[in-house]
Amino acid sequence: MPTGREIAQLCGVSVATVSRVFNQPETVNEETRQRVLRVAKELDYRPNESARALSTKQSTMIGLVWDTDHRRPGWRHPYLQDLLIGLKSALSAHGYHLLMLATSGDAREVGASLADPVGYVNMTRRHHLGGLVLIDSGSDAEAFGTFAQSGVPCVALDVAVEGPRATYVTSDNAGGARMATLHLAGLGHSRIATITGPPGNEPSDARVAGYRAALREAGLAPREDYVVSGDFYRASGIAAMQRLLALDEPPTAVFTASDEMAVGALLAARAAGLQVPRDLALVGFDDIEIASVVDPALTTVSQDKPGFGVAAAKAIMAMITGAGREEPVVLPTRLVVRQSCGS
Amino acid sequence: MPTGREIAQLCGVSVATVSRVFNQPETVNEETRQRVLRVAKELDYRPNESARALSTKQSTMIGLVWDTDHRRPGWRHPYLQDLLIGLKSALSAHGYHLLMLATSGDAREVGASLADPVGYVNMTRRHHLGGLVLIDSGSDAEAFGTFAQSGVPCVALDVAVEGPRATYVTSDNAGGARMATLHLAGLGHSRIATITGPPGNEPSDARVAGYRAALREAGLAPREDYVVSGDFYRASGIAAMQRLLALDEPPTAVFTASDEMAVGALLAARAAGLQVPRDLALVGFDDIEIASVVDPALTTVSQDKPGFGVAAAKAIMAMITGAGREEPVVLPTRLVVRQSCGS
DNA sequence: CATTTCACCGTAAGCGGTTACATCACCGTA
DNA sequence: TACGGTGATGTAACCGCTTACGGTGAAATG
Repeated sequence: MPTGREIAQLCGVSVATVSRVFNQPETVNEETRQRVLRVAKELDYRPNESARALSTKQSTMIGLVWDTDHRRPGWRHPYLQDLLIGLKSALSAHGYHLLMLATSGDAREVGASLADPVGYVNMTRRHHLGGLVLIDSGSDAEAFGTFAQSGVPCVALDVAVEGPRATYVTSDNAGGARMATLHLAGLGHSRIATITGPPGNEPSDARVAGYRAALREAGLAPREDYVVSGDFYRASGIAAMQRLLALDEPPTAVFTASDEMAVGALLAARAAGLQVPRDLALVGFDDIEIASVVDPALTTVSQDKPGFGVAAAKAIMAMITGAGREEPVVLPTRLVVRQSCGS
Repeated sequence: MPTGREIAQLCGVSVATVSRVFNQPETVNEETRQRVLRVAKELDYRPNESARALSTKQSTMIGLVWDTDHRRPGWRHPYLQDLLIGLKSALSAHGYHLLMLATSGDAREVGASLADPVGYVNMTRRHHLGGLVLIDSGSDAEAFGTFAQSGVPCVALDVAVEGPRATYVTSDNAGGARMATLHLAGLGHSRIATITGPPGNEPSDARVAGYRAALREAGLAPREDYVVSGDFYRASGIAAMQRLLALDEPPTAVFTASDEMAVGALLAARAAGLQVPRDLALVGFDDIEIASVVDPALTTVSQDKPGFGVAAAKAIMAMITGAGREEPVVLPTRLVVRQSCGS
């Protein structure tokens, strides 16, 4: 690999000039600029990123904090791939890369994991990362606070964090839930239940709020026994549905806070001899791939999955260059009507 | 952030000694070693990775080459998340990180994309990456050859590459296909068709080979009109199934090279008035999440998804330290029997 | 007692960039 | 003619760490 020095020698200029050609092109004479550029191209010169990072104390890498929570080993992010696609492509546009940080095993490092956010923040400094993107791993929301407070630019996904240089992006969970519930009400249902995520989980709480708001708007009385909580997993959807069906007056429609739980609800309903959507209308949330494949296909609230990544990238870039905090981003949601609601 | 120099001063030793404490502990006196370690811990010292990489010409990062092929915008890796989990955790154990390389937009870089593997290889050198992990993005297999030939340690997933420091990991595709087909034969089917992936795609070709081998073993005559090709997508499964159903003597069982296509086949069969598994037995490949959710649940050949990541990590670490080539890894597959085959 | 050996440690030269500061030629102006 | 200003470039320090090399004192050897 050619170095700046070699380019300089071949061009008869100093290394400083070569460096300037790339970093402050306007300060160098047009003619010599061209000369350097030509030689650099011929030799296929690329500035060494390690040296550059060392010198500028700033690399072109963004850390990706994503751990599958060890307390929930089976946990899967519902749309990691789409998110990464959006994130990566938007960061690429700025010449930035994504670093998936190791979480343990480095002899020089205390075990870093979400339980120990400090380890990650140290990583950030060690590698001169520009910032962190925090992907919700199912819990550990409190750890995100530590990240946000650390002063490192960071943007969290689906967790509202606050910090000197932190922000977050989330979907319009309340709006989506409201739409879904209103849709069910519009179909004539008056006994509409909801299966929520874990209490305290922000997207889940927002969805519940949206559900309640819709009931009010539709003039329906809220019933506490129509709000049962799950944990976004399929199994919890089954359990929750069973509880709902055991009520004296079971609901005729259910809005679930995730597609996975909706599938669970579907299975439970079917097991109980109910037909969806004839006997029970179902609406999910997420619009993951499964939603279009189950039978009946799931009506669901669709999130802008690559949009998450793109918005996160934008926010982090803004914080890196702008040195301030950014406004949180709320992505619009969209109701995708399929068969499970019976419309 | 404290530097090595500060530690050195506080301990009354030289920076060289501090460095040795971390890199060649056995060469430094036990007592001073402890002293340095203690002070380092107090100050929460971490060696700067940029400086270290610059000096050693070797970082603790592995490049991840994964682009959604622009010619197939909708393409999704069937189990990226599991793969990443395995990859990341295995690399973490060695203190290595995963760098998702940007593919374009860097002003200093020609647009790097799979169409231009050279850009990636340059990235490798710029960042002193230890090696590359190549994730099949649906096509671009020929680009992988360029990576493998570049001399950079690299391991490809599901694409057989050859190079001075290259290897690959793949599933036992032939074995899995054979198992699946034999299972169908064992169920009494004699008219067993297959829906393949794109011709030329290695896993697909291997699966076809396994299918043929199984027919031979079962004493069934191969029929060329029973081999129709798709592209792993669901839509192609639908089309392929329609072609099979249009035959004079339609198959009673179909082995498809992917679960997505199996779902397509299922839909096509249902649309044609057939009941699965009563009128048609179906076996897929991959065991993605959808497989257990469709109705009837899909019998399928399951791949060791995190195993891919772990094996890749092992191979790349071996090549980094060992400086040679590694043997390709073939992961075992396993038949998961559910309802779609009617057993 | 002189000499070799060896464990331990310091000195200093890199690694490949960035950038504050100095330099220099050249210009316009008083 | 002397002088301050300006644009283009060179000089050299620095970023923080690694490591070849050499030096030191103590122990081992003859």
